[in-house]
Amino acid sequence: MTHSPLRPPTMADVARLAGVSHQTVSRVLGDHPNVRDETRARVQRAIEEMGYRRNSSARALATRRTRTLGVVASNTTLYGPASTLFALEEAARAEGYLVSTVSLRKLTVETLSEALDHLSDGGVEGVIAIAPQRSAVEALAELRRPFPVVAVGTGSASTVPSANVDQYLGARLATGHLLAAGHRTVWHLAGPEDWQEAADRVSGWRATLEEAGVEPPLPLRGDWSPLSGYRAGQELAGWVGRGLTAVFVANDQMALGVLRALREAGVRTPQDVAVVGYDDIPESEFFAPPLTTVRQDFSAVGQRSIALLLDLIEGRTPSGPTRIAIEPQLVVRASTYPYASPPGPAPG
Amino acid sequence: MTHSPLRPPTMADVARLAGVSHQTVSRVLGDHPNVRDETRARVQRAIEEMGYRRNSSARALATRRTRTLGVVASNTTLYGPASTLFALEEAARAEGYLVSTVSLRKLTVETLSEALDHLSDGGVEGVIAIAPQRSAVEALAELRRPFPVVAVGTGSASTVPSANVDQYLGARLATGHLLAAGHRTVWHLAGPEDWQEAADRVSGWRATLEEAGVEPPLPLRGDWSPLSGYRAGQELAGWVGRGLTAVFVANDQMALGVLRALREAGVRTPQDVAVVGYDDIPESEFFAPPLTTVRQDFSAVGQRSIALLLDLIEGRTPSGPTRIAIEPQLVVRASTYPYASPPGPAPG
DNA sequence: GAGGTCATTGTGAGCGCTAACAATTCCTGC
DNA sequence: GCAGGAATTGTTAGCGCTCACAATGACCTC
Repeated sequence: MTHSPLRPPTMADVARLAGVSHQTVSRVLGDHPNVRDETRARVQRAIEEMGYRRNSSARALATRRTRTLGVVASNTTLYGPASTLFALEEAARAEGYLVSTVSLRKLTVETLSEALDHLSDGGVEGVIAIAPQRSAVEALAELRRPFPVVAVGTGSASTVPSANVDQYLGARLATGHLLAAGHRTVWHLAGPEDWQEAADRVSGWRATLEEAGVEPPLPLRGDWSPLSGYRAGQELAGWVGRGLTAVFVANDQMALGVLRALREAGVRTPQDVAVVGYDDIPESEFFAPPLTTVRQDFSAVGQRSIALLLDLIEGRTPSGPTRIAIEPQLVVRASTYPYASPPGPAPG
Repeated sequence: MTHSPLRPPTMADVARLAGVSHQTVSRVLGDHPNVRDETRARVQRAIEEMGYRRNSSARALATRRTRTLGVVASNTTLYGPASTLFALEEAARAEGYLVSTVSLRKLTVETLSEALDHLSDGGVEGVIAIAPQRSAVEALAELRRPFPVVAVGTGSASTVPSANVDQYLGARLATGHLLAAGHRTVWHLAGPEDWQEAADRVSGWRATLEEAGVEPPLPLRGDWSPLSGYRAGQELAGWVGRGLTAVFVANDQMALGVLRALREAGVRTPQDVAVVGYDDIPESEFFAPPLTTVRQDFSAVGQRSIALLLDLIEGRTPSGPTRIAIEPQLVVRASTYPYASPPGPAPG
């Protein structure tokens, strides 16, 4: 055995074994240039032998850097937020940072404030807030916080630095696609009013119609769930034959509900009504029929937002804008065009 | 202004303002009993005024406790793992712990080892590993690690302490339900071979059939994705009319693919073939038809596993078994019984 | 009013590391 | 063969907190 099993070995223990000072050990660990090869090797061997690892708390205390970032998320398994979470962690780890997460059942000023306190007590150097609800963004802006915060999923409503997929553009792609296919107008099933991204999608949809000289119908509202989509779908079915031939649904899960309601009402998709979703969840390709939808690059959101946050933490002038927009992409399938995409892996 | 904006205030700063020693401030913060009310109030006021917060690194160094737990997860947005992740964080936070996550694209000995190192460098006191793949459990067992580890999602294969939903029982519920409905036999679309939970579901299915005196057919294999379910569904469709009337699918997403393949083959569900899934993802209720499935209580998994981990960290004798099993629950819908559950919120 | 007890507060020594500087050793070149 | 500089190593002082113990003072008791 190499050392007392009671306490993990310290830098001084390693130094003693290697016959050097603790500072030399520190230099080896910190990859400092001015250490003789022979010495370095001896220290390495001692480290190896004792299974030594630096104590992160002591290091953090001395350097005033914890190399930890916080993430505040809501605890939904919605595809978008969950994907963003993973992308954030991966990007942060690539930069050598640890990520601590707090997931909230609902985002209010109180819960957000508690979450930031919890993270602050954990010593995070900065926080990414996945805050799609407008109220959360407002709360974020008014909270005093001792570290930089970057918001994500806030659509166009960011009063704080942010990285977002351009929802307005995504909605334009979806709506434009339907108009180009010959539909005279496009209905819209929107997400919750409180979500800025939902509002942005409404704006994009409305603007596209207006530019085409079409008076937009009144949008319906859902809550992202398949159930709300199903209910809206029943209502939409009642308008078939009275000018409704195309619907842009604000997410794929609601689109699933719409498809079911239409089918049950004897309405065929896409022959009678074309449907476009949003998100491109893995299941969309297997809906009946496979769903045309808008894909968002969450991985890019993660990387860009982490890069921005690190710039802010380290006091650098951000290398780009502090409100980052990422382009979404339209994925065409059979729900808008009967011969599109037979089931199978995407080509290319 | 209350203090130099350059450095956050320290305990000594607060002490000076309140006219006491730093130790008294520490006592107030630590809710020590022997502090005069008047003093306590004065200190509180000083803390408030300076916006003081304890430095977590210094605290961790002095107490040798970081109050941080690590979680290793794979970066899928699969419903089960993602739900478990949130449940874990919530349970840990309730106990005053911060949670740092590492999400891996694939779980191998190398990636797992790196993840544990990364967390170790972050000073975690223990780790929860969401390790559904058998290889990951094995890797976990052989890695030397300086802190306790509790595995989750490992099915019955836990060589380390663990908390799991009883997959064997879940499969029995599903299979038994189909037999009770009068089906002569039940086919099975299993998950990947490497997943212990998939294997446990196979065992439960097989045992139930054998007890009923039925020779189990050869199970099909999928990879959890809707696409793999679709392909298996096409194969299953070929057996309709030759004894196939019921299928137990190892997760809901594959069941979605199966349903579509059957529908395209002109096979009706549940009249020609009944289908049971597993997981009860939020969408299941809106499949065509709504899916009978097995629900798992991830929140319980989170709470129990965190409690177990904290017992291990604090050197207590665990208050319960170190291999915790949680009961799943069957949810009956129209995919096995044509008049079950009209769409709408679940009753009760 | 001396001695004892208790509640309250202060003091000093680390926790294990890094940063700044001091000391030493090793080369150069002439 | 020795000054001068660079390379290498050691020494010291914190980082901001908690713990153990010492000191103070208030309040009793006889």
